[in-house]
Amino acid sequence: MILQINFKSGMPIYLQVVDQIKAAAASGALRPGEVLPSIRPLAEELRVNRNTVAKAYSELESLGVIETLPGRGCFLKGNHSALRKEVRRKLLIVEIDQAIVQAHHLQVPRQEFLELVNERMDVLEDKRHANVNHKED
Amino acid sequence: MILQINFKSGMPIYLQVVDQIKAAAASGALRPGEVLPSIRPLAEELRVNRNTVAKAYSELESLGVIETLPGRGCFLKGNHSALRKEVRRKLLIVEIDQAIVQAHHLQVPRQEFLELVNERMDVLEDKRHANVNHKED
Amino acid sequence: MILQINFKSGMPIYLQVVDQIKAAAASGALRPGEVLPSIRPLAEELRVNRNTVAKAYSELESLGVIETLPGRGCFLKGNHSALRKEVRRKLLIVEIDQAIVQAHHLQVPRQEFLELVNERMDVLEDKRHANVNHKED
Amino acid sequence: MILQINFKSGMPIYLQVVDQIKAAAASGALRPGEVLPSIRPLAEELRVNRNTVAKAYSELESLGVIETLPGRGCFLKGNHSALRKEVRRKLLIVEIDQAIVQAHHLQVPRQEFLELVNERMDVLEDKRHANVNHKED
DNA sequence: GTGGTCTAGACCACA
DNA sequence: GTGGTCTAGACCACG
Repeated sequence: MILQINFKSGMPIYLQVVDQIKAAAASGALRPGEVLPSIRPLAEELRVNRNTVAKAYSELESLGVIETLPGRGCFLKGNHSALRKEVRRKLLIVEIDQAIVQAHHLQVPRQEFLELVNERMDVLEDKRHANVNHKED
Repeated sequence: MILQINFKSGMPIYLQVVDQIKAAAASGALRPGEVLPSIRPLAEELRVNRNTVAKAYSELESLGVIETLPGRGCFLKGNHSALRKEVRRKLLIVEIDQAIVQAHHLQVPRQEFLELVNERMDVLEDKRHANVNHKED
Repeated sequence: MILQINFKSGMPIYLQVVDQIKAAAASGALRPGEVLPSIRPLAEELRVNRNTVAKAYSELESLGVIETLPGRGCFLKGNHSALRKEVRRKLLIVEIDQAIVQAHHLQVPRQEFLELVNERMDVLEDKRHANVNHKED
Repeated sequence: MILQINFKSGMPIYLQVVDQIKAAAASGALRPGEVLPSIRPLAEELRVNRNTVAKAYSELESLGVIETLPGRGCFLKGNHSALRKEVRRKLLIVEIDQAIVQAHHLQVPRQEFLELVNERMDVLEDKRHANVNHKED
C-alpha cells in the first residue's frame, strides 16, 4: 500500500485516502479480508493527523468497503454493495459524466474516447490479475 | 460550454469550474478571444451562488487564462499552447479510471458499463444541443 | 427539537444525537424538508463540542436520514432507505432481538410483550399524527 | 441466560453485559444464589475476549450484584428487590420503541413488523432450548 | 451566517 | 498494540 497525498489539490486529504483505497481494492492491490495499514502508522507515514486517517477509514466503513474491528484493525470487505440497482446506476453516472465532460473539454472525439475507455478497462483488469497472481505466489 | 459540478466531491465548486475551463481552454475547445458565459446565467444553470462563479472567474483571471472587461464580459486570453495529445490523454485517463473503479466497486459488469457510457454520451450530447438551440431562440 | 444527552450512559454522545433525531423523524416531530438546528447553536445548547454534533450530522447524512447543503444547513430527507429488503430485514432484526431479549430478562411473558408492542405502535403513530396536525395549524 | 451483544452500537460490550445481567437479576429471571455462566465459556459464546467478560463480572461485583468465589464461580447475591412492574415496563418500552422507530425508518409496514417480531421470538426461543439441551448432554 | 477540514492532544475500551 | 470519542481552536469555502 503506497498512498500519495497531494496537499495542494484542494481535495480533502481524507477523500484522497478514500479514493486511493477504493482504487487499490478495485485493482486487486488489496484483497478481501486483508488488513489495512493501521491508523497511527499510516498517519505518520502520510504526515497527517491521526484523526484524518480515522475519518477516511470511517467513511470507507460506512461505504461498506472495509470492516473495522476495534482493537484489532481494519479489513477489506469482499463483494460489497447492498444497494439497489437504481442507486448504483446513479452513483456510477456521476463518475461517467465527469469523464465524458472532461473528454468534451479536451476535444477528444467520441470514438477515441470509447477506445480509451476500453483500453483502460483492459489495463486495470490486467493489473488486477497481476496483483492476484503475485499474491498467490 | 458544458460544466459538470459535483456537489458532493469535497472539491470546492469554484475549483471545479476553474479546472474545467482550464481544460477546455488548453484543448482548444474554447478559442482565444471567445466570450465566456456571463456570471449570472452560468450561476443559475449550475444552481450555484453567483459569488462562487465570480470567484472562479477571478481565479481564472489571476491565472491569466481569461480577461474580464467590465460591462462587456469575460474573454479567453490568447496563446494557450494547446496541450500535447499525450498530456490530454493523461488528464482524461484520470477521470476514466475513476469511473471504472466505481463500476468495479458497484459490481457493474463490463458490458453494462459500456452501455451506460454510450447512453450518457447520447444524453449529454442532446443536452448540449438543447442548450445551443435554446440560445438561438 | 429538544434533545436530551446523558453524559454518563457510556453511549457515545454523537450516537445519542443520531438516535434521537431518527426518533424525531419517525415520530413526525421533524418533517421532510424541515431544517435541523444548526451545528454551532445545537452544540452550545447541549454543552458539547461543535465537532461532536457535526459527527452526528455526518452520520445521519451517510445513513440517508438528512441532507446537508454546506453553507445553508441540514435538512430532513423524506422517504429514505435505498437498501435491499434483505439488508433492511437484518437491520431491523438487531433492534427487535434486543427488545425480545430485554423482555426475557425482565420476565415479561410473550403475550404481554406482544400487547406492549402493539400499544407502543399505536402510541407512536398517534404522536406522529398529532405532530403532523399540530404543524399544519 | 441469553445475552445479546451489539458490536456496532458504540456502547461498550462489557456494559451491555452488565446491563443485561442487572436486568435479569432485577426481574427475578436470575435468582439469588444462582450460578452465572463462567467466564471462559461465556466469552466464547459471545465471541468476545475473556477480559471483556471478566471486566463485566468485576463491575457487577463492585456494584454488589454478584459475588465471585474464586475457583467456584460467580453467584448472584441476594436481596434484589424485584423491580416493580411499572419500572420493568419502562425499561422494556425503551427497547421496543427503538425497534419501532427503526421499522418506521426502514419503511417496514406494521403487519410485516409484527410478523418479524413473532418470527424472532420463535427463533430465539429455539436457540434457548438448544442451549439448555446442549448443557444437559 | 452555514458546514467542512485539519490539527494536537487527552482519555477510553478492547485484544 | 488497536480503533473510538471528545475537546479546543484554527482556517477555509460557500451563501
